Amino acid sequence: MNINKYNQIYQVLSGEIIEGVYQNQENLPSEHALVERFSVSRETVRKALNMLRENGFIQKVKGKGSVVIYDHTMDFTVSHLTSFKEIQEMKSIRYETNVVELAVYDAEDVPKVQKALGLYPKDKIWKLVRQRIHDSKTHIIDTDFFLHELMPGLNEEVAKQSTYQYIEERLGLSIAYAYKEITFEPMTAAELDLFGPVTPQYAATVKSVVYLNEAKPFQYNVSKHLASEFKFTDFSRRFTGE
Amino acid sequence: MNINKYNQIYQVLSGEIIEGVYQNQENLPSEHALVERFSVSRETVRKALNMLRENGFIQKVKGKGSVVIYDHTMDFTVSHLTSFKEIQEMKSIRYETNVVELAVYDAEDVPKVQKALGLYPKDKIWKLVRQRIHDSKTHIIDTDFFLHELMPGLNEEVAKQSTYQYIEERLGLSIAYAYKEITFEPMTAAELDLFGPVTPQYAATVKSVVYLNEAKPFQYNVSKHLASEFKFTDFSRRFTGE
DNA sequence: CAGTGGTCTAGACCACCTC
DNA sequence: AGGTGGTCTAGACCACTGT
Repeated sequence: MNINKYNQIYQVLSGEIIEGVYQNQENLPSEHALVERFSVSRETVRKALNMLRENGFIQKVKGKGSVVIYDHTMDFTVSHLTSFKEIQEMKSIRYETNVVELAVYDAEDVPKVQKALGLYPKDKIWKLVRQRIHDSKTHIIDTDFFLHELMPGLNEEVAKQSTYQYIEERLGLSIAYAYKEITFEPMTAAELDLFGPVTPQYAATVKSVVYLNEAKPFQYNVSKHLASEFKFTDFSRRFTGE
Repeated sequence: MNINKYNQIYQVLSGEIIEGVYQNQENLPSEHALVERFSVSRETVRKALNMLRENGFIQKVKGKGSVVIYDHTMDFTVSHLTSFKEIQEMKSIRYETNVVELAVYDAEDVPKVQKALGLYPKDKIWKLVRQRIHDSKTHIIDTDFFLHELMPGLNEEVAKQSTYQYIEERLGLSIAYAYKEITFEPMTAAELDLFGPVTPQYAATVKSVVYLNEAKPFQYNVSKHLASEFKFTDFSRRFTGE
């Protein structure tokens, strides 16, 4: 799918690590060996290895080699901007999605969103509220605000499926990065109504602002999770860089 | 301090962005111009730009240039493995640190830690419990487990200062990466005792396993925050890679 | 068209590790 | 000494953007 060489090499190697061709704590073949195997230059191999490193598959040790640090028991790492649908498939839990609201507002009616996305007062935005239900219990309430001009054709059918898929595959837009914030907040009356009787009456709250490729803010999302079930996992490095 | 060129260039450019030499939404000089300015090759400039991109300073746009996306109003991003002391300095809040416990255990006495760090039953570990106090109120309780063999000289004085600084500056060890997990949990009786009367009686719980350069697990940390005050912020990209 | 970033190469020199 | 990864270069070709 991706046309460049280092990405293909990354796909191959990460796949082999996941399949166990290279086990945890083992060394990957040396860069020189990978150069031979893939018939590319060393810098190209190194780009693929850097991707593996950034995504928590390997750790490079000077003078020694690239050690696999991928552990199958590790929880799936949420931090790389994955959509609800993708997470759901990873965890292989089946949620039912119920669209609570889908409507168009003026940006000025929702000041937080107007400010976060840098909109003019009369810019139109979609508001989309969805319940994620499993075993006839609501686990997550997602509230999304999208720029209307970028997806005028949004409808309930799309909203029940994956909005990210729609954005990327149908509209050809490319999601680039996001700011996320996790807090613990009391549930509002409306939220309690959707969640039903739960303890505590607090929600793990993930707010995010999502940007497209050209640094264009595009989506404001508030995701409320039952606090007792919420878990966020992350892999991070102390120093970034080559 | 860092000897390689791309790191120096990164330091210079990130500093200039923070100082406002390049404003939000503006373009950075072209790669060609930066090649001239720093008298290096283009690939070296690109490595510095990639660091800026990964740390949320810029977004590169095909055929156009590198747009600054750094906003001063943005909260400090915690996700890159920063120590408590570093966070405290960023936020310029003065906490007092109180050492509740500092003792040596056998790994088998703390099975969770033994498993997370992959230890033998009789391996020795430090247990260190610290309260972070501000305005005579406890805001954070940090519980740390360290490999004893790597820092036999740990003492209460060091524990009151920064353990990371001690590890990196005194011991010359290099912290590489960590796995983190955030959950919201009811406070235990012992925690309630340290926190005092608070509402809600929930703690934002950050558990992490920290690794040194050679993929050696080294520290297990549980950080309990008052849920009502807790905020975790993160910057993430959908696709990594060059 | 010229300017921009994206990819890739072949080779060089270095620092570190192991034997 | 020989293997490993880390840094850096000079140049090439491409795809995309703007005019």
